Amino acid sequence: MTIETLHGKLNTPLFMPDATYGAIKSLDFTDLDNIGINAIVTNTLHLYLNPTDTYIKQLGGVHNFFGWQKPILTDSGGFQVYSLINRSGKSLGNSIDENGAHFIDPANGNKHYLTPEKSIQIQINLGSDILTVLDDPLDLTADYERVKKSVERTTNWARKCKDEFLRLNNLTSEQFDNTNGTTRPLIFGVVQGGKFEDLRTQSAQELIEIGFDGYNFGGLHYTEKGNVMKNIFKLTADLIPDDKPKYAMGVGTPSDIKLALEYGWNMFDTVLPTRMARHGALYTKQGEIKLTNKQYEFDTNPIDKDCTCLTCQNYSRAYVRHLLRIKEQTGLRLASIHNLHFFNQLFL
RNA sequence: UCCGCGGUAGCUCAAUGGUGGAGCAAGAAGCUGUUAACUUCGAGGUUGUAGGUUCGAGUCCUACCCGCGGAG
Repeated sequence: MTIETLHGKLNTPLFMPDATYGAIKSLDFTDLDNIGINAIVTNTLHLYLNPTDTYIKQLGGVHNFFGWQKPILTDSGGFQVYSLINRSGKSLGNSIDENGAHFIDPANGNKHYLTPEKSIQIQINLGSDILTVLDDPLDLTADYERVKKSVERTTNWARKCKDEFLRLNNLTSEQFDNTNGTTRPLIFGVVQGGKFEDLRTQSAQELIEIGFDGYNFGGLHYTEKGNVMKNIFKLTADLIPDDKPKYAMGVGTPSDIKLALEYGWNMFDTVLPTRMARHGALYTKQGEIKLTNKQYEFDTNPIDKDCTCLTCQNYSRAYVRHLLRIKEQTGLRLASIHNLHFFNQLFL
C-alpha cells in the first residue's frame, strides 16, 4: 500500500520511530535518513507543553522546525494522559471526564485540560501530516463496564475530532471522502475495546461509520503476563477495511511485529529500539543481548554479524559496551542506530 | 623525632559501649502510542594488627603498622 501525504508517499509496511519530544533521543535526523527511516511520530501533548504548538506554528511547523521534510505523524496525547493517570502513582489532578482530560504538567505542576477539539487544533498548528484522534486508553485490569465507557467516549471524541478537523481544513464531509493526503493532512481513528471482542467490534464499526483515513489499534496489545492477545489483535485488524492503513500503535517487540504483519497491520511505532538501546539492550537475529553484561567484555565481534548499520560496520561489542558503561553519549547513539536499523529491517 | 587527626564493603563515608548501614562502583533483571541514558533486585565485612578492660568493643585503654597535617 502507498499512503499519500503532504510530505510525500509512504510505502507500507512502515516503521516510524518515536520523536516524542521532537527528537529521537541521542540521534539527529540525518542519522534517521542514513538508517532509512521514512517517517516519525511526535507527540501532541509534549510539544503543546513545550515549546508550545503556537511557537512551532510561528517557526513554520514541525517540518521546518525539526529540519525534517519527510512525513510526520502526531499522536493525540491520549496515551500520555493515560500514562499520567495510571503510572504515576500520584494521579492527583489527572482525570478524564466526558469532555476531555484534566492533567498536570509533571515538569512544573501547571494544570491543563485537553479536549478532542483542542488536540486537533494543536496538531493542525504543529503542521502534522497524519493526525490522531484523542482517545481514552485503559490498562489491562479495566473491567467490562469501564472499557465499554472508554469505547463510547472514544467514539464520541472521534466524532468531535473529525468535525474539528473538517472545520479547520474548511472541508465538507463529501470533500473529505473525495480527497487524499496530496491536498490535506490525514486523520486516523483509534479502536479501543480492551480485551473484549464485542467492544473492539463496536469501536471499529463506529469509527468506520464516522470515516477516517486510517485506523489504529489502541490500548495495549498484550496481557498482564506480556503475551500477545492474538484473538483481539487479529480481530481488530480484520475489522478495518483493507484499503485503509492499519496502524498498530506501540507495537512492539520484534516477535510482536512479525505476528502483527501476518495479521495485516502495516504501520508501527515503538519506543523499544531507542529505549532499549539507551538501557544497554541490543537486538540481534539471535535475540536481544544485554551488551553491558560482563560476558561481552572481550567480544570483538560486531553487535550483529550480518548487520550493515554504521555501528556494526565500524565498532565491536566490547567498544560499544565500554561507551555505554561509562555513560558516554556516543554509546547511546551507536546503540540506537543499530536498534533502529534492526527494527527498520523487519519491514523490508 | 614529637604532637594532632584518621584507618569500617572495590571507592567515599555512617553507626550513645548493646544485632555494622548508605551512596557510588561491580553483578543481574525489567522496559511495548517514552514522566524512562530509567527502574528494580540480590551479593558484597575477621571494622589496620596484636593484646587488654567489659556480661558485651567499630566505639574505651596500651603497643605497633600505615596515611594525612603541624612542629622541629
